[in-house]
Amino acid sequence: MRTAPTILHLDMDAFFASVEQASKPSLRGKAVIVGGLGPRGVVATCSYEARVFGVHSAMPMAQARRLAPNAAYLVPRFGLYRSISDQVMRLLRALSPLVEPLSLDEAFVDLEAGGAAWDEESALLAGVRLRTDIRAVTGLTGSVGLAASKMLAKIASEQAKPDGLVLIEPGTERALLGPMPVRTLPGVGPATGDHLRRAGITTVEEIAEAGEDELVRLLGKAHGHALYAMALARDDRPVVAERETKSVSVEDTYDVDIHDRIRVALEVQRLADRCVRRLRGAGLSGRTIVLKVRRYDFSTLTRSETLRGPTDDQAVVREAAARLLDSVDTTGGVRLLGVGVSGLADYTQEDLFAQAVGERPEGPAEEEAPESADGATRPVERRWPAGHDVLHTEHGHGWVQGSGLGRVTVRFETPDSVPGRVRTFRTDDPALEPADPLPLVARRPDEAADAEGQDRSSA
DNA sequence: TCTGGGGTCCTTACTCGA
DNA sequence: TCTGTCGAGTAAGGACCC
Repeated sequence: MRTAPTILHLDMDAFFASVEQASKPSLRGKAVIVGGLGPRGVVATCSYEARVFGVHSAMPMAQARRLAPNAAYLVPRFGLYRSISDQVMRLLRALSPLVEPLSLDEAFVDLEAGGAAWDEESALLAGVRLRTDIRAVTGLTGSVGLAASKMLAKIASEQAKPDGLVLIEPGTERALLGPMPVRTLPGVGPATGDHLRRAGITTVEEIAEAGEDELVRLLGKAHGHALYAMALARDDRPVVAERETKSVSVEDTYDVDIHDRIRVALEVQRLADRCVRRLRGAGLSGRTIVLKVRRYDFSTLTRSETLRGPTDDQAVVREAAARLLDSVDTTGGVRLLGVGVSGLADYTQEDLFAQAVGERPEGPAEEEAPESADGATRPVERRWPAGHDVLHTEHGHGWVQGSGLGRVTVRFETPDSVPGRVRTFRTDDPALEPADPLPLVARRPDEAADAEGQDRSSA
């Protein structure tokens, strides 16, 4: 185990909400809540201003609306978040080749492997510079934790939030961890936390005192050993740059439970198609098809079937999912359906046949024409999701503040403007069209030219 | 108060072949 | 030939993470 605090954990502060505040001047300093806006949506992220009202991630949106009725409610814009995440990850990779992204807004960096740091002083310097660079490039703040292991670096960045930096000095780890609640340790969620509490264990120190055998008895082999080691601040997991995907899945929660068996079967087909598209997009195929059903009472069950060889064939996945559905009782209605593929490979059984025959069957077109309930195809009705960017021929760039009853309300402002004015239009106003998000930080002319050159070369 | 979506890993139970 | 057992593979569910 290393002794210098050269593992860095970066956690962007309230990432989705901060991006929205940076791109919409009128929301700065206000409660902003990003998540699913349907009747069964949950909060993905909220700004610190919203947390004051008791709103937090994973909270049902209905509850958030009761707590913070005047907050701004927005749907996530993953494309934008991904592009900003890419900028941040590039800054991390400039420090070291060993960068392990955990999500769009979090990553570990092994500073020692990149030669960016070798002791406490150099690690601190790298962390301070990183935070400055992130702010310059994205206009956002991130919190940095530095320690001699991944677990401690993550705990440090948690303590640093928001917009701070914390370094855990080697030798102080156990004293620091001891009084902390068991939930501080990674892998201790509500169930394990409860389990430990019932055994009279509430702090990290008490985990250490309980001893390894007792923990294994309480929590099982893997979890028991791992937790005991963490409580003693022992964690030598390396930073791993490349992780291979183990499964691909898609799922949908429906606004209203589905009772009609035929509709359930149709949804399963749609999900199978979407799953195959994702699978193919990643250049993968898989052997095990998994169907997931959450029933009206929130009970969840999965059914799976393993094929003789890996596939990325739409028809094969559809048929397997349909067979699995046959074994599931959906009486009472279902609230969620999902289809997944695991046991992944980067070739398919059909590939081998195709190589022999010299050709490969073509799948159907990716996107079906939109169909209305009566089965007739109609022109696509324009949708205006809350928070998305728009362009108006006369008023310029803005974003959708809300829509309904044939009207859409737009606030006209850009990341570097003052808070803008609000105007309302008909949803079919030809002067209004969806637009791409603007960069959060205005580029200098030379940077803009550089970026354009890069865009062209990557196109 | 009513619970998303996309993942990973672990545990337990069962089957099957050597 | 019968029986026990061991390990691998499969299936299902649960916990956790962001």
